[in-house]
Amino acid sequence: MPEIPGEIMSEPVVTRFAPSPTGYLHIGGGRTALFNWLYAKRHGGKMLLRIEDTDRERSTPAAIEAILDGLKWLGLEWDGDAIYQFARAERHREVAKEMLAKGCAYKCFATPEELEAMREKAKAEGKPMRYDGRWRDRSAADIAEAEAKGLKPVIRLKAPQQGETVIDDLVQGRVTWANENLDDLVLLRSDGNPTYMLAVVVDDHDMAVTHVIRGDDHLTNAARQSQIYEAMGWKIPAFAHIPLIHGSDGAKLSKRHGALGVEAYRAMGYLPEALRNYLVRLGWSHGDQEIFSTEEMVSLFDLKNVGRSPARFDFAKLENLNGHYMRQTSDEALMAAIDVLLPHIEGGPELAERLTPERRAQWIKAMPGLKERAKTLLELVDGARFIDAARPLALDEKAKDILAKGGAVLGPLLARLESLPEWSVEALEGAVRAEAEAQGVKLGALAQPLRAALTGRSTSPGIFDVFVVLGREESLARIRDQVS
RNA sequence: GCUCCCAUCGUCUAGAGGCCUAGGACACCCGCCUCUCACGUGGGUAACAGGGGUUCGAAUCCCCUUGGGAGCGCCA
Repeated sequence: MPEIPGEIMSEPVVTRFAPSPTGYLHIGGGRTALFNWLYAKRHGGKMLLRIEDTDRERSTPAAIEAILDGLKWLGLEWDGDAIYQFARAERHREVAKEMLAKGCAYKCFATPEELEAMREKAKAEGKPMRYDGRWRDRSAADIAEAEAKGLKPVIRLKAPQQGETVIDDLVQGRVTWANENLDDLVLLRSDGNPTYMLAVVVDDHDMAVTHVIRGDDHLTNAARQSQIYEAMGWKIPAFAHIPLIHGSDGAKLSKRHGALGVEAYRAMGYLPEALRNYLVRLGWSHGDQEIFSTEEMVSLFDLKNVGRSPARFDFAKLENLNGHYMRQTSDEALMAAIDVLLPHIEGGPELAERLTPERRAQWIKAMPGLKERAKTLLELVDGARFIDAARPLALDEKAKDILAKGGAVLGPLLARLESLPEWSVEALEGAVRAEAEAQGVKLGALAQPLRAALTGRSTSPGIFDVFVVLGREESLARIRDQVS
């Protein structure tokens, strides 16, 4: 366990990621999970996973699956089994009853209409919209009377009315609320089910969570939750509210600008390590360093260097980072990443079927030239299309143009190549250069028509590499197709 | 409306009173390299939201304004 100066290591660090399965794992959730994971790893602790599925209407098994799948793809494995919040409802009820018994909670029979009227009134008076506490100090007789009428109460927290509630947030600093602005929140609904506010506190306590790292949108919840901890006499965990991620236009993240499930990033051809690196730099920094291996992130990550202002999602930077990681990845590993990707993209399964051992060998051989020209795996796959393109090749517009203008050089070139004793980059380059010299033209005047003939395009990896990847027979055949 | 949070290049950020003529990265522009496109490499454009303080000195501390964001449910 690493020694952390200034921190007491008597208690093992426990963080948790607590998504609600009402949709996919979006990019902001992914970053929250990453920060929790890094913090836990950094301190030799654990990151737990809790599925907040108490909203039975909106929670779906498919969403749960998508979240687990997304986390695994991102490489953020949690410790132990995932905990399902709904399964713990009985314990939440118990705690609510206990609070009732202790006198720090009370039954409230206010109707939805009454509540609505309170909000209207508060709005009209320019006051905070809050419950007015009308059942807070009712007599036992009043309560008995309401119950006799068959009314079902909610249980509300008897929150402090004076003083302030303070949290020392590890990211946002000290945040203070006047208690008069906080009302008596509902702990247990009239149908006997716990509210989120209660469930979170009980679960975090029972799970021995020491650090609650979550989105900034929960900052105000922290005040109310700390009141529940106080009421129960439980130790309040450290809070760290990290700023939200916005879209490229500064507005709330929508599907248009990146609020996609992480599986969408997989389908767009991003590498999980690149996404992790991109995400960790959104909000967190370590001086001027931009590139972090996972090991470096783990050893360097801290909450102190997480910024307090929201960040915008920028695809251009993600792409750049992804390109960087692709270039650093071995040819074999990239091939493996493509294998993972193919089932998730259009036309991928068909392509996978065509990947015979021979084809794979060609891909691997082409990989060095391919990977430095691609920013995503999708581009990599696209760049490799020439490998198994069917003859005669379909030419794109630019390739057609090149051949129309300079295709005449191919005839004499073909003769020279056909008599080449050895099919290597060196031999091919020597031959083509010699031919260029013989024709009194620059190398480019021959390379471009060759590229068009061999790949059907105007851009490709180095032309001599293309020759070698394709092999003698296929290369010569493709050139002949264009000569005749 | 009320409460809370935030504010450095287009974007991500460094900066914790003098080291700042505000640094790095992405993007963009101009070169070099070169068989194309990339990669690599050299250079360039570009920011402390505004106004008041505090201080010998402020991007850094305080206040106000403005601008963003979040929350205000018997949703999570």
